[in-house]
Amino acid sequence: MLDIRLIRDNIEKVEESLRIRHYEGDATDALARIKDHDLSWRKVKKEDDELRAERNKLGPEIAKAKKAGEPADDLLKRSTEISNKIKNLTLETNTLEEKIKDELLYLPNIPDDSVPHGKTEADNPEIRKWGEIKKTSKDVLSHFDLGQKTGLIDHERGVKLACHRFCVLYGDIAKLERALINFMLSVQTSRGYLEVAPPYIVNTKTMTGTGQLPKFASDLYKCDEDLWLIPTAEVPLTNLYSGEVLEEKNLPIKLAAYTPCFRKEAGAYGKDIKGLIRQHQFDKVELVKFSHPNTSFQELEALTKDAERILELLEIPYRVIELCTGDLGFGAAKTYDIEAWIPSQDRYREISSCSNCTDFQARRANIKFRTGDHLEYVHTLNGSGLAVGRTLIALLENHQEDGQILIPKVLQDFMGKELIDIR
RNA sequence: GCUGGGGUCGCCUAGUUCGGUAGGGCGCAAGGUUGCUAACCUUGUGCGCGAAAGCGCACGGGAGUUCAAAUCUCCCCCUCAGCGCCA
Repeated sequence: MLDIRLIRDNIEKVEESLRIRHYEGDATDALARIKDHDLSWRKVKKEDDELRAERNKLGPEIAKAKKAGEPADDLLKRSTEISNKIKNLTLETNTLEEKIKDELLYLPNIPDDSVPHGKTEADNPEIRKWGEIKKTSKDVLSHFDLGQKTGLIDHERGVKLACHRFCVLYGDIAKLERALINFMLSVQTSRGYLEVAPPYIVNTKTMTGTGQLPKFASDLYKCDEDLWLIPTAEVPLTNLYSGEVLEEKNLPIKLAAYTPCFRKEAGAYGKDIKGLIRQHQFDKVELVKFSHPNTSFQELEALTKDAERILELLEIPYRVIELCTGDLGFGAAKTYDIEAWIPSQDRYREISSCSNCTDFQARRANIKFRTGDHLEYVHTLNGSGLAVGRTLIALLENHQEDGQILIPKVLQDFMGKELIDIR
């Protein structure tokens, strides 16, 4: 959520940020409505406050008169009059406050000044590359074909049990998935992230805190009046400290969690239909940081590096791109995507997205820290470290050699073997 | 699900019987003082409006009664304990 004061004092900056995001809809109208409501709110609120001040003065006078047995009819009459007016004014301010908040919840974060301008993902600049590409579509069996051939990835029964975009894994591939989760968590916890096992179902307030709601309800699975399946562990992790005040000396706080993630993938019809690239349910190890505002952009660099390290240890070639203003997610002020080389597709595919959400989520979820004698919003960051299913794909394809999958050294202890036979 | 206890500032707590300015302690911050690793004093320490002085709001949430609600009434939420059910 944006600070209403920013809209009040510098609406041009907010308008400009929406423009460079190529933000859809009548955002400028929304801003005008907010500014209008805010102006009315301040006017009505002032009147309300003044009346309340008068009533507060009358209170003790009435009490005094009654105690002394003196008549207080005039005072009572005036007080009644004021109370009636206050009732109406309060109704008015509450309505305006609600309207303002409703509008604010739909506005995205302001991109950081360093973010490159652009319209679509085609405008995302490449920041760096790592690893040598050794396999292309000519050299390998795609993970889909490999799954079919070995019978270890079962899309048909996934569809039977649930619906399209679900699958069942068996044997060594199921185990490889589990090994990857354990490996990722061990690496991240050894680097100062606290492992967390959070709920996979959260309430509406929690979903609103990180920005999934109210705008993106159609992307989420709802399971009850007020409960939703998480689309990422970012949601429970970031909201872990909602409504709390953190100690400045404890910052940054670094959390890591493995969870399944559930996404409707609305609007992705026809995309990535074959295989494990885009499932309704997938596993992910997520990294979240609560940072001092002064250092959050350095923390973003470090967080991205922490995610990259996993691919380096697994010897999977990747590149890092930066999202341009038009491609930036709703809550993010700056985002790096890490893309792993997928041989069967002859291209890099997103495997992690690392963002600094600045105070956008902290304001929604009310997460502050004490510094000196006052409170300030923290900055929140999140990034995948990594998406497990896509890592599995990258591994199955990049490490395919003569009908075998060679398990990278760092993973062998977790996997309990050095290779998987797929002939 | 049932019965009972509880929810007041970052933490702890007073106030609720009997309606009338929400007080204290700890922690933290700034300043001051003192002859010693410490103590003490003053001020500040939730949110909003305002240039400021100041004013208002805030006692889990909402509604009601009242001139006036932390306090009385009703509904809801959370939590703890016991019971029931249960992997």
